[in-house]
Amino acid sequence: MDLLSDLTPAQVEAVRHVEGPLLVLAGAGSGKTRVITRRVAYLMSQGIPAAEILAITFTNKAADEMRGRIAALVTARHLTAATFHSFCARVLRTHGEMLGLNPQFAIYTQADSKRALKLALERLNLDAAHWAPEKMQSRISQLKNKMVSAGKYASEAVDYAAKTVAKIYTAYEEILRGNNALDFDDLLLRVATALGTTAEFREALQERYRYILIDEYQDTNEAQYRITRQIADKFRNICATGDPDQSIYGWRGADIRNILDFEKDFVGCKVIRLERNYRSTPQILDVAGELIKHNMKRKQKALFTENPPGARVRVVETDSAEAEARFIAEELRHDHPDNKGLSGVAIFYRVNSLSRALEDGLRAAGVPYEIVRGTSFYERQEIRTLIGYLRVLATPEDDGAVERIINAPTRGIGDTTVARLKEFAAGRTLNLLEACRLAGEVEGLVGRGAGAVELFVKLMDDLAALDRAEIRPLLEAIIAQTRYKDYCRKLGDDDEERQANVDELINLAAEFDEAEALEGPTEEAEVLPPIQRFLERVALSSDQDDLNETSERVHLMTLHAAKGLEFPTVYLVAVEDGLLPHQMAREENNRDIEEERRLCFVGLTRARERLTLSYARYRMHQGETLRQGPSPFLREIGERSVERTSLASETSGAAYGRREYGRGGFGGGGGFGGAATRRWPKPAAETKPERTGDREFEPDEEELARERAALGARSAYRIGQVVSHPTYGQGTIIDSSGEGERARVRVRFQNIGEKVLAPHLAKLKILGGR
DNA sequence: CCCCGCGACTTTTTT
DNA sequence: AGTCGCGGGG
Repeated sequence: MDLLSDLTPAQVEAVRHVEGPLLVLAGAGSGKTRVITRRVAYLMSQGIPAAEILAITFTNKAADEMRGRIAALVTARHLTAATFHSFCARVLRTHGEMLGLNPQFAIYTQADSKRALKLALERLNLDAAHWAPEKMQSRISQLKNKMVSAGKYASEAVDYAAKTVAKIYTAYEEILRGNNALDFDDLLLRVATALGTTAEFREALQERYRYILIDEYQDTNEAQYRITRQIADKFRNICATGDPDQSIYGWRGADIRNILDFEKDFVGCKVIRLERNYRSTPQILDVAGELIKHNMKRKQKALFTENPPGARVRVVETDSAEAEARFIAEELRHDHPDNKGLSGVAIFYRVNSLSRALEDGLRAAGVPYEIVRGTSFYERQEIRTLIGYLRVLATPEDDGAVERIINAPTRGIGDTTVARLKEFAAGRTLNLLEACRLAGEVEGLVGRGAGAVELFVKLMDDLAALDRAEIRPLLEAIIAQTRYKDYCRKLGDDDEERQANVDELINLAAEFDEAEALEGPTEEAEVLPPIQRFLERVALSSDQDDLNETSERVHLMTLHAAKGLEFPTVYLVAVEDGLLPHQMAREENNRDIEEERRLCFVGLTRARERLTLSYARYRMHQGETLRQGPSPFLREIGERSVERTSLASETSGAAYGRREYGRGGFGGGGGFGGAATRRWPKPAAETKPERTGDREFEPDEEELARERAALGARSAYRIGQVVSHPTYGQGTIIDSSGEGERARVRVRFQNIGEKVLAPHLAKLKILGGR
């Protein structure tokens, strides 16, 4: 098979570069993935053993895909394709002993480490309200990303606050060590550090991985950068690919300078630019280009395409988040009557919370959808508990996991009993499970409590005796022996959904078992039993990893999760000032605004043919309806390839850019800073969110009327008016009576039938009719 | 020990 | 608006 025939000259050049450093600056949609996979295949075709090639991707899914695509070209059994995190986990498992690390370590997710932090605060007698675990978590994460250890930080801490943080950091590290656990940052940090300190380790990796490819290099952080440089130091066969315009992880320590300075770091490196876009219409590219032009700190680059012209990019104004969702849902219902082609549609948003209104709207219109959000699945209570059992089986000394399952399902081991057990364990330097075994000796533990603990130990011993070769039977045994289904029922609320989640986990386990059986023994399998490997997969799974491309569903995801994907049809919602750019970014500085702009750019350039940007005039946030202004980005994209329409209740479509912009105040200088434009609450409590009807400028009558209509409150309801309800959908008023709070309207809904509603309570919106 | 109800907090993005 | 954690009553 010819690996080069269907490539452009620039792509061929990148694929055929074998020895020495190479930087591929690949614009959005320029065929980068193709170049990377072809290049790996090409290296192998030149006689380079697959085992010497390390390909770092941004998601596990990308790694799997790469392996699949390469396997279609050449046999690639021993190729290492992984994310930085899973690569580091693997390396630490295989070389752990060399580094004085127990290779059976557990990997702590965000939620796990948050719990560890709470425990640390408890131990230090610090108030969790003042030393917020989330804040501490991000602080410690930042430090680890900059490779500052607890000891080093403690030695440099001067003031009280820093000293306290140092104490928390130290206590947190102790807890992790006690549980034989590493957090996400540790995985990188340990490898980066060990490469510097342990020559044997460094040389082993250098010799093993002589050819390195790193994708999405613009989003590497300090630790990742050091890992890269140290492994590549000897043979210098490193190929970095990326696009500075798509750097969107600065907030978690990614340093765009890594890619900008690549040429300095690897002197004599070859630079190849891929600027021709094969993905999008000229209109979409024009809009994206106009937007990104506004970033000051940027390498000049112009994407171009020879794709045929398509539709203009739409900018749509609506009254509310619900109206926005309804507009999209109805359009999709119309465009895809048999759901055919829906998997080619994606809806992007800046923050997760925005998905709710969309979900409601899609559900009401009967449009199937799927939220791409891998981590939250594993955060579900019923899943975490089940995973907890696996964790204890894998690592009995993981006290956190033991505590999670010791009374789930409830078996009569309450907080008091657990506290006694913990105290007992601490006194004798035992772990929690060992303490449970000695329940009879624990002070104050008698009768019922001791008996319950005994039963728990018996259960765990029974489970521990089971065959561990496959995960699925193990999970099923746990579910059976703990009467897990009853437990799910007792958790209340959405019993069916919990059950479905549990079934989904069993499916994932079955898939895992199957893949294991197919792949046969791998290097890692020698170090790590299946349970641990399954847990590792779970812990390091990313948002995109369970993206299902085959079923006909609309995909909903955050802009961050959209990275690296493409869809024929894209909707980007809530393009509003304060959401995109996000308020958090604008408060800070220009650098963050540029990252928001890049984030928007990433979203726009995912679209192949049809792109729609929408914003709402009002949006509910934490129970309050806020008046929204359109994003300044909507102005920056220019007019040439744009079509602006309004679905708002009154003729405010034309007013877009007049009143909203004019009064809003970001006309001047095209920048930020007009105080009156800020309509999103500040994170801190110092500023009350600005409510509707409590604005800083006097609205005129006409506008007030519009607002009332949009909010649906205090308005006169007349028979014949068409209204919309967030859950019941659309309907027509057939009767009305009373006034003020005693007002009632009878509405005939399209699907549900008739309902009597109180307008001041029900969130009715007037759509029209009379 | 379990359950229920209230209040605090949330939401920027994630490996 | 929804979730989680805590405290009081059963």
